[in-house]
Amino acid sequence: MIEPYQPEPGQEFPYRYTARLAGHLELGWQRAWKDAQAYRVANPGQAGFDSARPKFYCLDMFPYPSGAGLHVGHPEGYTATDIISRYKRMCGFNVLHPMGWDAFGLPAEQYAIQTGVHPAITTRAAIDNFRRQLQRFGFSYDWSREFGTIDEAYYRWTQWIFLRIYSAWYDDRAGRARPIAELVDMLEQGERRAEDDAASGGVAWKAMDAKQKRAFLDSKRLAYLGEQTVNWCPKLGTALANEEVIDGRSERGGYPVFRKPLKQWMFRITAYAERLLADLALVDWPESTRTMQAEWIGRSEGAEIDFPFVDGHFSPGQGTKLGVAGRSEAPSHASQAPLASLRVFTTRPDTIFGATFMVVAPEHRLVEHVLREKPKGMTDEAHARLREYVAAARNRSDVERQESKDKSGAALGIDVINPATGKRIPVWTADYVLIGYGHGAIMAVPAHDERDFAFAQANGLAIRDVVYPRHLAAMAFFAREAKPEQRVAERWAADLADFVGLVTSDNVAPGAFAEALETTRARRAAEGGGTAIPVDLRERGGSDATPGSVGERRGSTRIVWLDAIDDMKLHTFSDVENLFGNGGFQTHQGEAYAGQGYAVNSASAELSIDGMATEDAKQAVIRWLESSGKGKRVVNYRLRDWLFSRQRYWGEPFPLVFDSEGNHHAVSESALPVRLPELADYQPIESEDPKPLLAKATSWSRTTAAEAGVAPTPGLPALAPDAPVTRELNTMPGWAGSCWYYLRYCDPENRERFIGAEAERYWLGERGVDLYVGGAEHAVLHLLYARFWHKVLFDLGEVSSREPFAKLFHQGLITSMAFQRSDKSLVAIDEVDERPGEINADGTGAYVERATGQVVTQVIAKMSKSLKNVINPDDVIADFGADTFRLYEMAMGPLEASKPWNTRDIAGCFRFLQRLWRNLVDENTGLARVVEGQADDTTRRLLHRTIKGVRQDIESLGFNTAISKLIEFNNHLSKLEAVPSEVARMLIPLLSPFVPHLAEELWIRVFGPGGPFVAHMSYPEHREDVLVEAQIELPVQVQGKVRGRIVVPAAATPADVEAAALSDERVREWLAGKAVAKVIVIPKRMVNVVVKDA
RNA sequence: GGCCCCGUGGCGAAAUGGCAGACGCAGCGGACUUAAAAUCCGCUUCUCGGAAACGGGAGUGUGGGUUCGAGUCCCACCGGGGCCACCA
Repeated sequence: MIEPYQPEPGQEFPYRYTARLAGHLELGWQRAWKDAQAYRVANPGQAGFDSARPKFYCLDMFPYPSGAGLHVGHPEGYTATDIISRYKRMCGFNVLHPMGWDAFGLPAEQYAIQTGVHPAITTRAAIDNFRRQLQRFGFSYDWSREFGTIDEAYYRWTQWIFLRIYSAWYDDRAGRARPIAELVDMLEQGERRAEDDAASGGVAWKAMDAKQKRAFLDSKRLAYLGEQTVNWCPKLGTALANEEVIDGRSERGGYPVFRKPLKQWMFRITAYAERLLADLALVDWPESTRTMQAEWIGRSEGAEIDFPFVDGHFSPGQGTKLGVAGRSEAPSHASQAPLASLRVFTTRPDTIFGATFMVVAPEHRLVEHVLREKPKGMTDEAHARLREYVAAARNRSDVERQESKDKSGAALGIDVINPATGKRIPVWTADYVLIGYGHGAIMAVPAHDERDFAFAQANGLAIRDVVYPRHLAAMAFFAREAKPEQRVAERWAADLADFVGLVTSDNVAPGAFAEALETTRARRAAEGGGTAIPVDLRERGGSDATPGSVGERRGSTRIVWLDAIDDMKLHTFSDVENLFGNGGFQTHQGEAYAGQGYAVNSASAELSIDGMATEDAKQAVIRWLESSGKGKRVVNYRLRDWLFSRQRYWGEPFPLVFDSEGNHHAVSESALPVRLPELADYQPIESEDPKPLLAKATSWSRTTAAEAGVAPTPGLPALAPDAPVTRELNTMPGWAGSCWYYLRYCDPENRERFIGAEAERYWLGERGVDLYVGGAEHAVLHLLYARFWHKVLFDLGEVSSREPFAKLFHQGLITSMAFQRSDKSLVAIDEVDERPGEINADGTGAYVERATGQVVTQVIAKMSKSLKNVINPDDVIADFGADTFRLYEMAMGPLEASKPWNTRDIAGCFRFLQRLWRNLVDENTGLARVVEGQADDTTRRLLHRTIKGVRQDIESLGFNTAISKLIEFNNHLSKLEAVPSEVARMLIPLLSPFVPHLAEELWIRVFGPGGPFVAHMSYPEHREDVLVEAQIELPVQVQGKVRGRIVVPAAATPADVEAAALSDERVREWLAGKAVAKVIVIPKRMVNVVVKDA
């Protein structure tokens, strides 16, 4: 039981709602909820489970428990989900609202390096502190489901899921992942032919020896050991995933990242690229996040084209460490095969006639080959230059690469044949071509690509125009069709005259162009006229969407109508103006033209696309490539396979071992978890040739097949029990644990499975988590990775939803105040004095820097230690209590908006709760001030309107407006002599999701103890009939301005309302001497009287 | 550089295309008080007229457009923020 509150002696209002009283009652109710397990929710099949209730799974992004404790950003999202959870619970849902700890990761390990304290110890301490802080907020988590990703009982299942992914392959025909055992079966049965697969090197399954079979299967796995160029961070001593590199620096710590060929565990996430993209349509997520993911996946359509070498084949030979970063292809036989041609990806196959040279990435294996064997005809000097360039490029960090986008490079001394023109073109290498995208090689079309243009200029390479720009085509059309001397403003006439000259000059193939125009116009005519484009060439601002006649006048705007050529997107004067640029129109002379247009200079004996529009030209080239075997249509993705291994300590060990021949083997399920061994020290092994930290744990890593519990690979001979094996020494990245924690909450105690099937079906269902709230900083990283794991688990039949998170919401960043000097430098808040009396007319002068007396202005800044503007939640709770804290963070503004913390504003929320308390409780005696009885009609109507509005606002996560409505209602109550019990009975539960402690306390003070928790009551529902008003007041506008008000029966017909409006005295004054053109009546809204033009 | 989002009082912010500024902070005036704090009541976009009641005009970054009616929809520009950034 709660100890009764003991007021401090001598206080004027001993039972006023003060921070002390709030703190007392909050701790009391938290204890009462805990003792009663008020927020525990049962699973299907467990005692207390109510199958009649619908479910609601409301999830927070679990925190990384840092030593610094909670900051004010955490409770923002957590309060929002708590309000929703409490609301849904009171609406009769079984609510799953859990909390846990994302506890593996770099910061704890970095701290351990400094202090020598084991990360487990510091992490456990941080978790205890976080838990204490969160519980102080009164969040309604089911703490019985709490776990950390570092718990062995948890990470054994993280390892288990890894093994499921490792033991699966992606069946392109079926479009889903399947167990690799099924692949083996199909190969054995002859349902699939290994020799059809590039990874087999053309060898049939039956013809393979055990080693070949193993290599083939390993190359098909969804988790594979890939040797490729990765992001290597020497400072952190680990490789990083693509997503963890931001602006060439590590996401954690901001250290420079280099590219390095390394053998690492990769996840074949690229196999899911299309589904990860398409299924974004299934989820209710912020548009910005869906866009970010879509852009990260980066789908582009184009063609793969082979450019044959002039001097025949190149064999890369043995011993190279440089693999081609083939996406989704494990480098195996493929990278060793001789090269007959240079393969590129392009999104602009229509520009192939303009490809005047090739560029490959410095990491491309062709470069390695040339460095080893100088091509015929290449001078020693050129060879040395190449060697120098490649060495320099390798030593450049990604930051350096990005800082100078200079177009340096070196020739390889090799030529290829442009298959379209049949001409020899040289191959160069330059680091503006990225090894990780496409094939790490491009056909360079300098006339129509800015980067290629810059490179060609810097290195004196040929430039050939093959696209006639669309805007010039448009101008030609105007010149010919629109009779400029009549219809075009004078300032354009000279430009157009020049332009007409240009189209007839030799360099732009006028015949082909004219033909293209004719084709387009003929097609448009055949399609029934086409789109007319209105252009106002005389006055600014002309715009209209409906066709009219030439030279029509509409209002003050003169419109000139012209038939359009295809898809020019000219809608306004400004669009046309932009075509010309500012000082006359631009041509593609002097810069690359990367836009669309019409093909020119693009004909050979085999293929001619002259005059075709870009889209048509692309298709024509692809058709020709495919029919002649020189290339094919492909879809390419920016997304790369996910680098999953880290050379660090504080992470999940891989459940894998290597035999003496270097083959990897899975650890069987029964041998899980593979425990993280103790280490004597956590100092990274600094080296250019990276070694994982676990290499220090030699007695752990060296073991036997039997001891490690090695599982046999389907279709292959098992290892002997006493065979010596070495454990995988890498650990999993911090993302591993967060990829599936939302699943474990559903069934955290399960020892048999990672999640019980029944619990999974009940809590996740077909749409997954109902509401997921967390920061936008995870828009690609965690949210993409978790989707990938979920989809694999879905394919393997382990979960029933395609997507893990049905609805996602990002809470905004909470910022803080700081002060800015006139030179824009920032001043810490404790170095500034406020002078309220000295405000200037322009609002400045209120704040002065103490040291200098300089006037400073208040600005919004991120919270940072140096600005002394970090807010500690513990302090705020001590000053105002948790309910006020919760209320303030929700009242600050829209949940999704970034908002500045303003300590002064908290008092407003605190005063609201004080007034609320005072309306229901006598401040002197602590006894209820509520009178038994009914409310008056006005109060009742307001109550029900408030209930309706608050419910709607909660549903749409509009907590700030919900709180405003509650304040308004409370302000109304303040005017009453006493609050009727009818009101209190509904108001208190209505408040409960926002200020749960206060609601409980008010209830027992008003209605007495002994009943259920308010948190378990039904959420109030409004009655529509109460809201109906007999009379309503409507504003009456004349010409859109409010000129009067009328009171009419709510049921009045529009005709009645019109009559009332026109007979209103004020309205009649405004209408005096004017003829009414029409009257617009919007029922229950307003009336607008439109007067005829004078 | 590309894409996206946002510009409303002194401040945080409200407003299904329909009375702009709800609610809160700060400020001003009043009540209570010996006084202050606390509390309560009132005022508070700018501007013009008026002693006042009240009335007129302007007003949601700027310029245009659509509409009976625009903070809201469309176009362009300016400013701020976010994401991506040599992705062929």
